[in-house]
Amino acid sequence: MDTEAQNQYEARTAIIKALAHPSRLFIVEELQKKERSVGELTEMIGSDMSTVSKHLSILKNSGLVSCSKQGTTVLYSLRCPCILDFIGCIEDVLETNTESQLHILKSCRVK
Amino acid sequence: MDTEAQNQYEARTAIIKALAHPSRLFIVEELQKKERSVGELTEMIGSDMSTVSKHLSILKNSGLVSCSKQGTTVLYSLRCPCILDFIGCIEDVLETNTESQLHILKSCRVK
DNA sequence: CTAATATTTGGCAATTTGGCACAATATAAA
DNA sequence: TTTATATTGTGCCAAATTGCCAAATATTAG
Repeated sequence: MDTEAQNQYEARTAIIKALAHPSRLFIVEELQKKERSVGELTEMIGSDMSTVSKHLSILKNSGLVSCSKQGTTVLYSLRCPCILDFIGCIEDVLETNTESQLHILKSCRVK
Repeated sequence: MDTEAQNQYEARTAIIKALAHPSRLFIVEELQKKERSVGELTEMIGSDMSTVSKHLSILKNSGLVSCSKQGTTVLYSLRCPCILDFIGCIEDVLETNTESQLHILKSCRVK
């Protein structure tokens, strides 16, 4: 892997990393439904508002999310709707995992 | 977010985290083409074999990848082909990011 | 059995990440 | 201007991640 390829992988990884946290994944899925303020998301998630704000800034820096100010409140919205497909794939993997664990379990019972 | 929802988000996040590293993303894309041994991947990536082996075990634990032993060599292969869509989405985000940066750049020049 | 090859594991230091409390900023209302 | 509300930035600490080296394991060949 040369330096250029390395950079490309790092650029993509940065976006994936932004999604790789429970609160941030929740936020992305929630914003799929409708735009939300920091306060609303904070209440749904249940951690400190400064923490949620930080998560939002990570999502914003990655380009997954954008925001607009309405008075004192900041409304965040999803910038890229294709995340839907992505999450579908993750669920496929989870399902496959569960199936193979079931399979292993069954073969244990037989013995 | 109750505990159950929390667990679901963590389960999905675990899979996303597995993808959130340049070397691991490279491996997944490479395995899309054909199965590969640890040695082959190590040579392509250019880091220590123990490091690559650890990355592979993370991918395996997440369920994204599976392996089979052929003599002394271990062949890894991709378990879930839908990763293609996912990577497509990431590239869309990158493209959108670049476009808006260009836009900003242009508006700066005008001033 | 011994040697050689392929891979995994354990240990350790360096870096990064996550979350809280508190301070700082911004905007609107009184 | 003062106050209240919404959000962001800072400092700090605990926990997780990364990567290398050396040691352990497994498999085949001699």
